Amino acid sequence: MKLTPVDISKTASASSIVFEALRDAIIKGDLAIGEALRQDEIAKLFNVSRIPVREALSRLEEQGLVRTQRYKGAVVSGLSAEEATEIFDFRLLVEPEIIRRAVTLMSEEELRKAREFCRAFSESDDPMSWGDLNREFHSKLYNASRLKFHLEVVDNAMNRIDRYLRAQLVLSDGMERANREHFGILEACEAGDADRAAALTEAHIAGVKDSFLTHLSLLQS
Amino acid sequence: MKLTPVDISKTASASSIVFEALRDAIIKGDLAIGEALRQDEIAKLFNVSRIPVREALSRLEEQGLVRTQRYKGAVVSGLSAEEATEIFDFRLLVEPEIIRRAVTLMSEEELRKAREFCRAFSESDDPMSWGDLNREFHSKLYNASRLKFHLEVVDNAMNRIDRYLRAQLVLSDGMERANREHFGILEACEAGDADRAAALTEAHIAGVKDSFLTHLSLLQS
DNA sequence: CTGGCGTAAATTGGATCCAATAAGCAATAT
DNA sequence: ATATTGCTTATTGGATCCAATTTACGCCAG
Repeated sequence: MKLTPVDISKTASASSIVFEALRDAIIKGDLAIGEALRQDEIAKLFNVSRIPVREALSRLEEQGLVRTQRYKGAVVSGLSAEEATEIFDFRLLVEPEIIRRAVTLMSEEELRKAREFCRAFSESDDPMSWGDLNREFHSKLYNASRLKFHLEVVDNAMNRIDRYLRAQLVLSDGMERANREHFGILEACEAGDADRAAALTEAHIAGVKDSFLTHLSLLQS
Repeated sequence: MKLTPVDISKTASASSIVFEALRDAIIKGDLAIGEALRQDEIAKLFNVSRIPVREALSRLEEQGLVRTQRYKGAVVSGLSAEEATEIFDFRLLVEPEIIRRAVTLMSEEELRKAREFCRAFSESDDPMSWGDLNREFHSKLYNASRLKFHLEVVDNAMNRIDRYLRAQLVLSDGMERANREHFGILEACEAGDADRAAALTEAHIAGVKDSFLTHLSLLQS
């Protein structure tokens, strides 16, 4: 007998389906900041009761993506300029360190995948997918570090500013510049030069932060 | 008439009471790693239904404090030696930066409070409270940085290794050494020397990490 | 016309009930 | 004796129902 086994114990529960859908919608900006999330409404959209919706909302709150007030409900939480700046500062502190560690551990296979996403990003002409490809490229590189906790935390940080990064890439020369810098980082990784990869990553993030701050007024719309 | 106003809109819901109680119990090590958390049992303990318990558990999972398997339930999640080491490395990266920022912003009032906790820690002879006082001292210093996100993340990191830190303080010369280093950090803050405070904080954490690694076998018990 | 008040509708928080799954155990066949 | 099957029980996931609270609206007095 030959059949491909599937771990059925990992099938998604209703609450995690709702959680992931809401999370992605919030991250991408499909749900506006401040928008109220009615349990009933969401429950009907997903054809479930309010119970799994509530579990999803409490998980989202734990992640800082929504704010809840007792008996008033949940709203999509946004960031002040100061808070967003702080997130960039956090990334500036942590991500260079992650990539430094990653470079020394990176396998050929991992490098290949990163190269692939870098290329896909540079060749994509669909603005909707730029944000995803950008994150996947960085993610592939960082994964090699095996630093589970660091990655978890950075992912959370990215989630909170993701919508701004997407806007960023579309505005101005964001795409062109990101590409140039990505290839630079990739080259440093291929050369096994951890310090250069870290420095370039830091410069990359700093550039995005700068651009974010200058376009702040536009983004607030 | 004179009475202190209390924001009644912030009265705790059943689910957050359960959440906080479980979180604290897990952090302190009152619940052993791997121990199963039965919804029914917890619900009866708190005289609530299983609904708020489930919300609490899903929040705990989001924080990484329990692991859940569908239809099997939640167990208190522990850390491998590698994972714990990674948490220490994370702290080494982030906390010095936090205190550097904090020093330049610290008010007299904040300094006073930190001094108070430092003293309370040094004078306490109740091993059960050492862990709390230790965290509160650091927390008071860090709070001055106003870096909300950084603080949130560091708090999460601390939660995951809290039980080991407590064990740490009791074992060996943990308490004596912690005290000496705390006073050093406090002095640097009082002198407004951000770089020294950062360096001492880094050394402090590195010392705890070392001690953790050497006593690892003992702690596993 | 405006501001306060009371009631009704909307909404959330929690309890109870039912369905789905896992784990343990007995019965049976080889 | 042992392995497989079917049943029973424990436990979780989700739906429905009820209570607590907020919000909206209409009414009335000034």
